[in-house]
Parts: sequence; structure tokens; C-alpha cells
Amino acid sequence: MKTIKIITADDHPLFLKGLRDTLAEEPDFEVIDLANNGQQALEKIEKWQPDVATLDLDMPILNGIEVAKSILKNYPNIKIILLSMHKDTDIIRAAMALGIHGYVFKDDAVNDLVGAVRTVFGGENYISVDTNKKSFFLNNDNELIGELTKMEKLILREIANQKTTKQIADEHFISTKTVENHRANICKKLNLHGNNSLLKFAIKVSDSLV
Amino acid sequence: MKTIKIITADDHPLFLKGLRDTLAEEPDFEVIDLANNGQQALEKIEKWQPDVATLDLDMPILNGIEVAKSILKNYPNIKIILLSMHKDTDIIRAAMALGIHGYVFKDDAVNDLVGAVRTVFGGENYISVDTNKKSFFLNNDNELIGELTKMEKLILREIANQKTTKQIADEHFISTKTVENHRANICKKLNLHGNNSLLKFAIKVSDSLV
DNA sequence: AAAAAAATAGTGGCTAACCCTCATTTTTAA
DNA sequence: TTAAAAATGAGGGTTAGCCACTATTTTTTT
Repeated sequence: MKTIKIITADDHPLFLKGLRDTLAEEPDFEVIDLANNGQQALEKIEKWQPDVATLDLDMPILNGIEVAKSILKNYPNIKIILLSMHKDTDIIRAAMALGIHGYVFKDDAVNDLVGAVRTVFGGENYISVDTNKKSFFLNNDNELIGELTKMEKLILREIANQKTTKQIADEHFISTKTVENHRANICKKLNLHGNNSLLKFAIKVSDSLV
Repeated sequence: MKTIKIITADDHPLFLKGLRDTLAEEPDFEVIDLANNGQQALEKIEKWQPDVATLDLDMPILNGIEVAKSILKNYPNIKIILLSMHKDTDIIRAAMALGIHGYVFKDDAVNDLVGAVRTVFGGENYISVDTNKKSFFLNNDNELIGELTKMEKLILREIANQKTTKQIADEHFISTKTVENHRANICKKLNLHGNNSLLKFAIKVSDSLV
């Protein structure tokens, strides 16, 4: 039986140990290397070419999304599972839109991770949520953030960085009205409505905006 | 040789597993029970009367500080080690002032926890020293949050959950004006000014709100 | 070169959040 | 059992973001 080669990255040593031990309990899994941050994860994944990489979302230097982007682009055969504290639909949607294969909540990791590794290794996607929610995500074809233009992404990042419309306008030498138009267009594309909805969204997905 | 009896509490199963495994590797340590939240921790500590209890700071129902207070008051012989993500000097100072015996950063837990258990069991206090780690974890948001009243914390949580003033008012059967007053008082206590500053803050620290 | 998309800028209206002040009742603590 | 703290409620004002339009210039694509 072929073993599934895995590389695991997390910046909390104890969590990393827990992940490694959980995975190592499976006889057909082989944790070939570990990483403490995104940069190291990228290097080790490129060096070892594992079957599956499990990446923490919040890591120093490079976060999980940034590592995933690079891997997905250069090594499309390597399956990526993202681990996160956040059970946030918007972040999950953004991650899956990037082409990440699995999304596991850290709270559920001890139960779900082994299944997630087998699932993505088999070529399917895995999201650890209640089944009713799962179907919603898998059927959702909206690429959302991916549909934004360069300027719209820039402004979304600025909003996530707590900038006001006026600040953004001043710093980029454009009219506040232009910024407002971009805001409106972003809201339309992302189906956001109501008071401060864009600000809320921007802050929530700020990890995913690179 | 007498074994050191330990109870460990953490709301993240994988972290809890990591802690248990780390402690269980020591031949003279005995992890007699585990807990997933503060309430359970309190019950199990009272039931088993361990030598040492390691408590996560951020746990649902009761946080580590609250559990520690109760234990220290009723069972002064049980040693308490607090585990936290936050390298916040004010929190550490507050914890040690309460009479807590050890304070270990989760980042360093895999290296420091065994030593911490031996040290506090021997009757001394233990604080895991900041090695070369990232200083951006040092923020005083949590200290400020501690000064909020129950109602203010509740409303801050609701704001972090994307609720509007009207929604909060309706769901708790109080006037929107009351909610607005609480918002204003929270802003004062936290030194927040300007448009949507409270919303931004609430979303930012939503992980720390227990 | 023409068409499409993106970036630019504006008018005007609306609402939620912020900000200040004040007052009453309830709960907690000294 | 008082005094302090917390929770409740309100008036009145400012502002930033949302919303629905229209319109010109620049860039990209076909």
C-alpha cells in the first residue's frame, strides 16, 4: 500500500505536535516534515513534494493562504488543507475560491483531519462543517473576490486596514467619489448590502487578501 | 517515587491532546483527567484534587482566571498553571497577583510546560520567559476589556457578531438608546474615537471575548 | 480600429454609528 | 443601610458609509 506523504505547518509548537501525532497514528500516513511558519512550509513542500500539505491559516512571514497560492500555481498535484480557528463562511468561501482542497476547523481537527487528508488525497474537496452547510459551499460557484478588479482589490485591502474612504482617496490621489464608486461596485459583486457591510466583510477576510 | 497528579483544561481538542501527550511522556507525571471548558475543569479539579492544574486562559463558560480564583480560594494546596496565547505583561501581572503559580505561553508550552509543572510542584512560581519571539502579540486590548461591565462585554460580543444597535436592542428587550449608551461607555473605556471604531475593534478582538 | 472593461468624478438622499449631555431605577459593595 | 456602580432611557447634533443614478476618460481586449 502506498503511503500518503504529508507536510504539516503550524506556528504553535504544541498544536504542531498534536497534528503530527494525530496523523502519525494512521499506518498509511507518513508525516515527512514539519514547518513553523509559512516561509519554511513553502521551502519544505517544494523540497519534499508531499501528497498533502496541511497549513495553518495564521502563520508568521507567510500565512496559509499565501503558501497555498504559490503551491497551487507551481505544483497543482499537491493537495492543500487549510486549518483555521475561524468558522467564518466568508473566509472559507474565499479559500475554496482559490482552489484549496480542504478546510478544517482547529476545534474539529482531531476528529476531522484524518478524514480530510484521505478525502483530498482521493481527489475530492473537504470542508469540516455540518452537512447542510457543506452543500452550500460546494455548490457555490461564486468566485467572489476573484471577480474583483485590481483597483477594487486594492481598495478592499485598504478598507480591511481600517482606512476610511477619505484616507484611501487622499493616499491614492483620487476623488472620494471614485473610492465610493469602487466600494459600491465591490458591494454589488460580493452581494453585500446594508450598513457597514463592506467594512465587516473586509475585516473578516483580511487574512485572505494578499 | 510519588507521581505528580495533573488535570489539564483547554477548549481546543488538538491542543489538549498535545498537552496531555507532552505531560504523559514524563514517567513521574500522571494526567488523571482532562476538561474542555472552565466549568468542567472546576468540577474535575474539585473531584480529583490534583497536585497541579494547567488551565487555558480563554475557555468557554468560565475562563482560566475564573477557575483559578475559585480553586485558589477553596483548595490552596492545588498549584495552578495558566496557559495563554497572549504575552501580555498586564495579564501576567494580574494572574500572579491572584496567586497563580505558573504562567506559560502556548507558543513555548511544548518546551516549558514540563519544567513549569515541576517548579510549581516544588513550591516555586514559574513564568515562561520571552525568548526571541514576536513582540506583536503584546497588546493591551485584553487588559482594557477586563474593565468592562458584564453588559458592556455582552454588547461588545454582539457587535463583534455583526449585530446592529437595533438588533441588539430588540434581542435583549432594551431600548436602542440604552445600547447606544453602552456603546459610548465602551468607547470611553477603550479610548476609541471616530467612525465605526468600535465595530473595527470588536471584530479585531472578537477571538479574545469570553 | 472598434468594442468592452475599468477607472475616474459627480449629485442627492438616507441611515447607522458616533458624540455630548442629562436623568431614573436597579444592583452591588462598603 | 447608605454610597457607588451599573443598567436603563432620552434629546439633539455630526459624519461616514450605503444607494441609485449619470457621465467622461483611460486601458484592455477583440
